Amino acid sequence: MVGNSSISETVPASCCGPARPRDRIVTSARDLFHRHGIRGVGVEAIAEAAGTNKMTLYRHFGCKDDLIVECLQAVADEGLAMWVEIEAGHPGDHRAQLQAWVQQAANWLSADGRGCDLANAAMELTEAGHPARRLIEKCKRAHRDRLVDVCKAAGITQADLLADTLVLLLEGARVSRQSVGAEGPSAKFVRMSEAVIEAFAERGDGQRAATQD
Amino acid sequence: MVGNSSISETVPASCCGPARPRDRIVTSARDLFHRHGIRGVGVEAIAEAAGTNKMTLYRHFGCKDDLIVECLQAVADEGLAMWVEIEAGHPGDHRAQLQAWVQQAANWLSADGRGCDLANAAMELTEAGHPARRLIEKCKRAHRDRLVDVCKAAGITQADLLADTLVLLLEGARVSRQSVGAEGPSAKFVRMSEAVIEAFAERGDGQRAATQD
DNA sequence: AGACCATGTTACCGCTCAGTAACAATCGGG
DNA sequence: CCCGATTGTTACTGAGCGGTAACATGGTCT
Repeated sequence: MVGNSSISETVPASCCGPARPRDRIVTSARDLFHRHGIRGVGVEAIAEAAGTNKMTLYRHFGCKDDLIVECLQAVADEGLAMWVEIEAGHPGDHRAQLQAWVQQAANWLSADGRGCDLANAAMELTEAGHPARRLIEKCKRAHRDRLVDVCKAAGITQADLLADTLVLLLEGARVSRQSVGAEGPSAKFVRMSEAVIEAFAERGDGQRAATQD
Repeated sequence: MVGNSSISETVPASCCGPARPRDRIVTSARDLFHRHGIRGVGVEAIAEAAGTNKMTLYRHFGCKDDLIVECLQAVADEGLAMWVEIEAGHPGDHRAQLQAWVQQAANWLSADGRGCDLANAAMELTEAGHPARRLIEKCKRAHRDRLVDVCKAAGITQADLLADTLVLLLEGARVSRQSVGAEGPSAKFVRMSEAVIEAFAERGDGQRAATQD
């Protein structure tokens, strides 16, 4: 458990002015949950990292679970924003969008060794009907469906299978990195993903049977 | 956190005789850790589930961390035993051993939705130098190396890449199952794995370029 | 029988947790 | 300038945690 003392401040006092306490709390909570796990962080530590106190936290979030849901929702929103960015960066070129997704996934992998917040939360929140579980499932499903759409739009016939394969490779890479580090199997994620995409494109792409860019 | 009351007994009183308390404690601890997470189970609950008490637990394990390490070691041992079983089941036929590994992985997937205890522990035990982390890393690395050996023995040239791909697919399937359930991408794990093995065998197998069993 | 050792029982310690009450300070808008 | 809403401060509750002390019980071997 993270003690109340000597927590590396999420909001380093110098810049804790602009945002309202509520936003700072979510920001700090996300950071601490990510680094130490949800069950490894107490609300007091969150409030302190946000430059505020427990009372203010409980005025904005009725209980810790509500704060957890809000944090995970923020993660989900960033996931949606990623898709918007990818589409904006490669309008119409769905094959390039796929490659951009792989690149974005690689960025997540190289960011740190703490895996996906949603997957981690699904592991930690073992209570059957926890409100966060629905959100996690919906978000993961949406991400997968979106990837299917891009694969379909890229002309891949077995779009479902390719998308599911890429999802498992990414999910596996993020969890593997937590166990054996960045030099383990996850180091080859990009190579694997591009090879799989290539294999599916060769097999089931009508209009570009021989080209490969 | 799991309360002290109403825990479904791991050792249902009717059969809590034979094994010594120490073994019952490890068995119960593994089960509870698996189902509720390490941080979600208190030592009192473990002792109660094992049909004994906290004092006896602490006489065998100096602290909770020691018990955690022992439990993870037991998981690692079972992993080794799996390899022995696979080799014994298909002596000399390394391609069949690969298929047996896929089948065993599928069994893990269908067992329950709680993922790999080692990977879960790596997620929960965020403390940098926790004694369990070395064990987890060593075991995961050994599993991967063993898979590489089988791939090599099966005549696959890019054995490293195939083994790493299979590792990521399995790791991803187990974590995905926790988020979106058994009907998600993890449902296609066997199909994906066999397809990947096939692809690597076709590409880099000298003596059986056309056969496919 | 006696000694020993593993186990059971109860009570306790200090700590942290999630969550609350009561009151003081601050700050922006009329 | 003053009112009301937001925030800060302190102290507290009840519970669970990991871990320990002291003592009672039971079996086992000599």
